[in-house]
Amino acid sequence: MTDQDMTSALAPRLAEAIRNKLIAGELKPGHRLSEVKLSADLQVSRNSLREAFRLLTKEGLLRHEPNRGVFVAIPSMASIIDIYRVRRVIECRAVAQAYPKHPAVGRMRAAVEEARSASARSDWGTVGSANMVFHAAIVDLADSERLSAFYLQIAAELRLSFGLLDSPELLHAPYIELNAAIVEKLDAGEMQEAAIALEAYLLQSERTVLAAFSRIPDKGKA
Amino acid sequence: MTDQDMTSALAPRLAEAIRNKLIAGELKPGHRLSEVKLSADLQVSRNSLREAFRLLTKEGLLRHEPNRGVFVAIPSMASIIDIYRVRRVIECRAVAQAYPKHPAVGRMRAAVEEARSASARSDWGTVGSANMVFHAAIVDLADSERLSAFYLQIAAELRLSFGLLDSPELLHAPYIELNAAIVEKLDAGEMQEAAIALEAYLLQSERTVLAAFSRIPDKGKA
DNA sequence: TCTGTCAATATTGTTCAACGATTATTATTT
DNA sequence: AAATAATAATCGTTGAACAATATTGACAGA
Repeated sequence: MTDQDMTSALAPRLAEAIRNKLIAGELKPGHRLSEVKLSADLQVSRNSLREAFRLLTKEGLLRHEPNRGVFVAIPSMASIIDIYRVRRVIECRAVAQAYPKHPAVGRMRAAVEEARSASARSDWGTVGSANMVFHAAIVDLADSERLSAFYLQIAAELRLSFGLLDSPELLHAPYIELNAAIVEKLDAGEMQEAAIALEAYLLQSERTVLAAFSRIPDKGKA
Repeated sequence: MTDQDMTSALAPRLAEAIRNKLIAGELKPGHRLSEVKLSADLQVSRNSLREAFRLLTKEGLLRHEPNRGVFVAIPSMASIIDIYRVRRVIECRAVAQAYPKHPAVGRMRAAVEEARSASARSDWGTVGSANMVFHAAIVDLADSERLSAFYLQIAAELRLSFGLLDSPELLHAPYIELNAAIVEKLDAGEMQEAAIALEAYLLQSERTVLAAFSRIPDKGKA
């Protein structure tokens, strides 16, 4: 068969494929996605593609204008501020009430290790991914599948913003050791201190991202 | 014409209509939704209905089994526990860091008033709705549209569980004055105390709901 | 009577073609 | 050159079609 993986339905797979293109930067913010063109490129029908569009629109990665089509969402300062607000609410609380021996702590430690080794060879893309995994693991400390799923969605949206920025080292490198410090505090059972450190960390990260964002030219253009 | 409101697209309107039927209890958990039957009832095509199904499945209100169809999600103890975990994370933090003069506080106060008057005439349905508004307003204290949208979704899922329960007075009445107390603490600028009270409140509510849930017979049957 | 096999039926998964409605573009007129 | 009308392109929705899968029911054998 020509089919690759019939384990899941077509629409979710399409959504996944498009999502990957989005966070990889292949599709630029503001760009319009033609139904007929994309359905031809991806070898699927318009209906199936539209189902995928609904999913991604609900995730905030695409924007839908009636009778005009879907566009790649244009990250704004407001969206970045909003996303960081969500992160502080969820991540700090998750850390503050964490159980120090929670399995997710192991994943956090592994993510720090991977970020360190990637940093040694200046592979900032991998550093960024490892940071992502680190924070997803933080949310997992809360032991809520709904919260974890929501966070993954928010994180994808944030990565869309990161795609516009051009200084991956500045965005990710400074936080590797801060991550390590949080793991250490968790190990020591100092959850409250870890939460406070994380909050300051996230505030600093937000400022850095916003500053980088304000430096990009012609933002908000089609 | 049968058209009611062309302001928005068809699929979201369909989703809204079905969502209302779900939280109103017209469609019972575990029930299968036939594409052909529902599309005939609602006077829409199968394709449009399927788009609505995707939305509701993503919200957790419907469950999708490949080649078998969509079913009304069956609330479980695990889902209730998960939802309350989300609520504690989001609501308590939102209260703890709230600005006492935030506009949402006014909505909280109004919700308390409405719940009180509805309670006086034993209108427990309205009391439940007012409670819902109260908690949504709490989340609005965090000033994040993503967090507020996520909470509305979680709340709809919780209402699906409430539909299985049969003691609305017990579920809602005891919390009216606790809500009032939280508003008072916020007014007094005692955010930390308000957050602590809210956490205890939510834990108690969770216990009550789980207890009521464990009393219902043949749960998890089609 | 019970059980396993297999065909018949029904439902979902996906595609395609069509048409009205809305928006974008081009051509025409003043 | 500006305003307006005609044209083209795209989306929104529908209905039908076919393949893939699941359910049902009949039937033969133990």
